[in-house]
Amino acid sequence: MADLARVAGVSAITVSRALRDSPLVNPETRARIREVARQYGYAFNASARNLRLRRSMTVAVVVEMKPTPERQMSGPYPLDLLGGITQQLTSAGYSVLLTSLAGETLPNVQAADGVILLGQGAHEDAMHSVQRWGRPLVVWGAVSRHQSQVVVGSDNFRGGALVAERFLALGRQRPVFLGDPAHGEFAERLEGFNSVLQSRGITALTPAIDNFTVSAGAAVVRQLLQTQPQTDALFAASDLLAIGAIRALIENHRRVPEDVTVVGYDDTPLGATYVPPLSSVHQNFTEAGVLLARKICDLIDGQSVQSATLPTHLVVRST
Amino acid sequence: MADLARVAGVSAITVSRALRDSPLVNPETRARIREVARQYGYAFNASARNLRLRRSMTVAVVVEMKPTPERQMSGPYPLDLLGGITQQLTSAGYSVLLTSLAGETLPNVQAADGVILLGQGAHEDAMHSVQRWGRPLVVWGAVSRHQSQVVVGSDNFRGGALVAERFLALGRQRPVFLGDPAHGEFAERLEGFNSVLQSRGITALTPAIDNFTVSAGAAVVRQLLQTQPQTDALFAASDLLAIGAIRALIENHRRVPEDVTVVGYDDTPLGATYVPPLSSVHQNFTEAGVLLARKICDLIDGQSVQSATLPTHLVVRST
DNA sequence: GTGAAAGCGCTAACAC
DNA sequence: GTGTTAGCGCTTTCAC
Repeated sequence: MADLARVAGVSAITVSRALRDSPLVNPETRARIREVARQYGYAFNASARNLRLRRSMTVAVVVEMKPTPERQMSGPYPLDLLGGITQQLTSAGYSVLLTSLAGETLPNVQAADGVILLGQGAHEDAMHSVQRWGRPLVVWGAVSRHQSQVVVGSDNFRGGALVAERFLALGRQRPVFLGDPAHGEFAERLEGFNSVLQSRGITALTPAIDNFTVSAGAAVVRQLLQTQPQTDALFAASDLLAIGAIRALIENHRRVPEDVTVVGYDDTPLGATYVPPLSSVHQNFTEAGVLLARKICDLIDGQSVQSATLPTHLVVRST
Repeated sequence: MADLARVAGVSAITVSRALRDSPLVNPETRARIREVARQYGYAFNASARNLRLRRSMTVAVVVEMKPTPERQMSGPYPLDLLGGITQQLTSAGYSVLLTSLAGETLPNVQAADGVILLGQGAHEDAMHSVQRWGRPLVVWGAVSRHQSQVVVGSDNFRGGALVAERFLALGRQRPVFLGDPAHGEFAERLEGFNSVLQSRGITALTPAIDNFTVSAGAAVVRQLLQTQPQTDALFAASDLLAIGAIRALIENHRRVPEDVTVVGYDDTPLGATYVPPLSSVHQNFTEAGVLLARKICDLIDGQSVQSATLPTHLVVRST
């Protein structure tokens, strides 16, 4: 900036102001300075600004990126959230620092002005690690689990309830829930599911499941059909599980949906294009990402911020 | 650091050295300083270090994150790459700055020490935008397209050739390629595909297609079957297209694979769990991400870096 | 093994 | 509308 100032015949601070479009600087002066900057290939130094302003203008986004072919956070889930987050954060002037919880925490990540955590993790362990960073924090996950935190999540309770209502409307009597309630979001879905069922005196079976893959879903359902051959409805906490479940049902000569109704969760392209096309509970991840970004910005600005629950709806297809 | 120095009875520079585990500092001094830092909740200021070192210790990763339900870079593609990149970059001390090409370029992104571009884009437009940033650059895409750039890509030519070989082995006579050659990677696949076919005097049909969704794939194949009812083999440049294609084939009473052989690309969970399970060309995205990260680090360190092609193989399932 | 001095490039505060 | 002064928190260089 000092060099530009010399060339343009002004002082460094005027250059600074001109490049930031400060109204304090004469439009012609600004135009001249910008032109000089362009000519000389001037590159703004963000670190210097960040040092001076005592902020980094970054938000760290913590994602689980374990590279397994059938992963936990499958398909579009994190990428749609990331899309919404990035779009919103970028337009607010913040950069997105992508991080996983593996390995040590880098200085740049520690220096983030705020943190968005995608998924609380089983038993909220991810949340507890990130809290120790002592930065403004917004979490994507189960809203009901944390009064003390700002959490954005979709209405998992209602999602579960919608599925139960459909099962009841179809006259199903022996529903099963597939998912690990150690994850808060899954627990909420189960609670909503059971709350509706119990009004009719029905309780869902909840076989233990610790993995969220197609094959895990298939394995559990194979087992299940041994002991509970009359099962007539399956609510899977993810589309992946649902697809595995359908596979096991077919193997065991159950027709879907005639003999067994199956509903998944997340409404992924994977489920939508499956044959038969999977019924599933839809979440709007992009919108959720935008909201997460808004909240973390507000939190950074010192505003008081509330948790939020996003609406959810059931997409009925062929299962 | 000055405060810590006062408390620990040393100078600021010694604190700096102690916290960086410099061998220059006495182990006991270091232990004392670290303890004081812990007690006082000292937070390292990355911006100050970056200013002084004249590097940002970040690498910008440019991804297409258009939030459409059936997106171009579908499913695990970007996320697996991102996983590999993040893992490797983090262990090298770099943070990952996630960016899309939409909107203006933020100061922090401009200040990145290097850039990884995921996908050249149609007609390499994405590449040209990013080149203007004037930072070290590594691209994921079509290696053959850019001698002047460092490109990491999987062996698309060989991928296409493998599919052609399988079609020939099955005695197929009227193969069709589904994909837009405006994208370099797709063009390479088509070239490999045709190179093998032409050795038997066969030329693939390449109906125009401008979108990479299930419905686009279905639409093209519906059209195709009108004019080319004898089509007996389809090579789709993505699993999404392949699934759409199969849908249209079934609608038109073609059996897969008896009447028409179909092979997709990317070997996504979506394809693998489809019914029928889709045959597809596999790419190892995580490994690719690690390699991209290694190359950008080398480039930043001023080493000379070559483009690289990763091996590819055909996974034969039921189609 | 430790320290003093200097400066990275920017901007807020306060003149004028 | 523009300029002067000062300092953000760190690390390199050179001295001891």
